[in-house]
Amino acid sequence: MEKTKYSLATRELKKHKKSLSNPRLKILEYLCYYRDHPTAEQMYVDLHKELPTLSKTTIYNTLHALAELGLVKILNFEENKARYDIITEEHGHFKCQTCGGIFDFQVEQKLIPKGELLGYKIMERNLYFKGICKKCL
Amino acid sequence: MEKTKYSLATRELKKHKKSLSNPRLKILEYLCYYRDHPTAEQMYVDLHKELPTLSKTTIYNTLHALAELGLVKILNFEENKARYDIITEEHGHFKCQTCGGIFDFQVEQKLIPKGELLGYKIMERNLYFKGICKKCL
DNA sequence: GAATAAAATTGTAATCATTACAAATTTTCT
DNA sequence: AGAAAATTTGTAATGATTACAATTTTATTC
Repeated sequence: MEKTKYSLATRELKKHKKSLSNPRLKILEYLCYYRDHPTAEQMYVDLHKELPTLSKTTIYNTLHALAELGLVKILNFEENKARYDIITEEHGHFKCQTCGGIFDFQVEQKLIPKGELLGYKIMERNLYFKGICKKCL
Repeated sequence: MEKTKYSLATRELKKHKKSLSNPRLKILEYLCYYRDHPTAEQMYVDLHKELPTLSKTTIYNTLHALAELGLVKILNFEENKARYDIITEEHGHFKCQTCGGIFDFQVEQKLIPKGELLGYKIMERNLYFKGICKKCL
């Protein structure tokens, strides 16, 4: 597990008077360890094994709370379900249409658009590619 | 209404042995005229007035068929519902969090990612910004 | 440390966009 | 016109997410 993000997150939670409850810690642990942009359902199925009382609503609540604090990014590029990312630094996502895997990639420069958005306040940038990954080709 | 796209689309439909039925033409007309990235629901409500027999399933069927032919792009960046775009050339979308409007913008160069995606086949690029538009600021 | 207040969690039911599907209608072909 | 194929329609199902009230856990006060 990546220690840095985890301890940053717990510190941030305490700072905002949020308790470090077992569900929250387990969800954070999961996000820090499995960095494969899981869905809420995936987290539920996996975490339910070691924490049988955990409910789906708690997963959603916690993820929203973490997103509120800027500790998690909610990815909305799939047709029906959201994915959750503990890496909040700006980066792109590539989805392989064959294996379904989602890969991160860095972007050259700060995506600056042409004139149209002059005077617009840009608060969030999302870059999402689709195609076939090296392994599947 | 933008004639070019519309006639291109009808030509393309004929080429693929798809009938130019009334629902299809009306949906195309709508997309060409209202280029504000409507949801299926919006199209249903509006088109239902002049074509009362039109069903939602037909809207979905038609939009998928048009997407299949590359005449419509399905935009999946909102949390819960899809939006549909008749402009299929590569461009970015900006969503204003205040008024909810969605604005197109051009991108400087062909979004080329750093090394990570070397050897990956990129088939679709999506760029989506969020913030506050000039008018709302 | 026990009592109380506040926060968090849980399970169930509701919501809402989208899809499945079978019947009815329209279009195309002969 | 008549048969076959394609399209449309309405209703019911699906599935992710949210609403909500009851219960449990955590924090606070004495």
